[in-house]
Amino acid sequence: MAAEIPNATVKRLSYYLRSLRRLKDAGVSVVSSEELVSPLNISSAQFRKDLSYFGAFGRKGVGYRVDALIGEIGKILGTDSAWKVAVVGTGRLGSAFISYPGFSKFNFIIAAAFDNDPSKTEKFRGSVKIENIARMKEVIGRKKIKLALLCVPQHAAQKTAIALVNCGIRAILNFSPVHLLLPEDITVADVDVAGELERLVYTLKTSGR
Amino acid sequence: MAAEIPNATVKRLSYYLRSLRRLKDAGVSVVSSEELVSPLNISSAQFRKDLSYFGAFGRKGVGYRVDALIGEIGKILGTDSAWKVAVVGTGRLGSAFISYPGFSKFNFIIAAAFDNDPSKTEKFRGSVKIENIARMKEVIGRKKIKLALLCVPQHAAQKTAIALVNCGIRAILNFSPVHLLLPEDITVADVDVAGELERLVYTLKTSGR
DNA sequence: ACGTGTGAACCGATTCACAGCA
DNA sequence: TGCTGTGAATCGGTTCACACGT
Repeated sequence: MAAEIPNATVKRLSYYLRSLRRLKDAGVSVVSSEELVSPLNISSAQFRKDLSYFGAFGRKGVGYRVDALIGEIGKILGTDSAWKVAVVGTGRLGSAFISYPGFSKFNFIIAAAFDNDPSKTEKFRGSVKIENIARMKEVIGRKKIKLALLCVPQHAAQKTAIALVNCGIRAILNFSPVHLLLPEDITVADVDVAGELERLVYTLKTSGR
Repeated sequence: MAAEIPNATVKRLSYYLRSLRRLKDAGVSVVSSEELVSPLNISSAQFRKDLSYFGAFGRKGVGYRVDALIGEIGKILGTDSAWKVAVVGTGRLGSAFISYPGFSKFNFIIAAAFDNDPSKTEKFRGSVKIENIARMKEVIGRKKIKLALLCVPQHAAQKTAIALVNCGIRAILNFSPVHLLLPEDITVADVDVAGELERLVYTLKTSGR
């Protein structure tokens, strides 16, 4: 029943949620599909089709209640309740996420951080204590963390990812430019900055100049 | 002529390139499509079709010369020559990119960095001098930089993006969770960490558990 | 009259299957 | 025989267009 929902639809739900929050902050209480998504270069039909996979949330002839729809999309994504996240690797990139204040708005909490460098561990970065990687199993297990940001150097990525899975992590956001080989039931998303740059160069080179 | 190439194909070219480089480092000189892409969960037919948009690079009954194909894909993407990149916003995230040694492998050079905080500017971070944002036009123009990593806080993203375009930047990699409104001919790619996390949660919630 | 919700039509990307060459 | 390159078939996602409820 839920399997046939396009990946792209789920991605767009995030965008919708963000736009809705901005409208809410601006004091808007009702929007039409057209008003909501035209600034995102998405068609109103696409928006309505996306929502239709999950139910009917608008009122015909009227539009959508901003507040209610924020709640509904949050419920769909599962981010209506808070999720704990572990940061693994506290180099500059990992540190950036530990200190990023924006996650809480999305209901994500950096609940643990790990490094294998003893000169970095046992210190607090904000309210998060950097633990030695040897303590991963204990801490992740105790705090029941399911999500991890993998920010270790490339050469350690695969090995660390396996260790995370063994600690109970179910989904990994991977920032290293390697394809992780993990069990089928583990979800991996890659954030590939160099790859994005390559794509930008390709577009520059072909269209425009 | 180049317009009908799927976006997804270009994305995969990056992956192929990465795998080929790893094979080269391992001393492999010839691979079949199957050997190359099966660890990436991509079908060999997909790989061959992707390449066929650009030409015929293999030998029937044999496979592909690793070295030659690395060169060909680099030429296709445009990353066979080096590209200068500007980092805008030198908070933790921007700093992470300035110090990231991995870009050079992909032929990207951090050629400039900017911040609006006078306490950060006029200092060197590695070999890169942090310039005041007021000097963007001069520096970007002089160095002919076309690519920018936008790492400023959310509230400054749109305004800074416009400024970048006015300085001659043609493509922006946007790390803030806002949709940038820019002229048609400017290429934007979004790296949306919170959105990726939302997607991971959705997958966890629906499949797994 | 207005804007949603949705089956049907369309379009583009992936997969299939095989001809062709080493 | 083995593996590439590619038209044809298939699959899935987007867009269209309109019935329906307010």
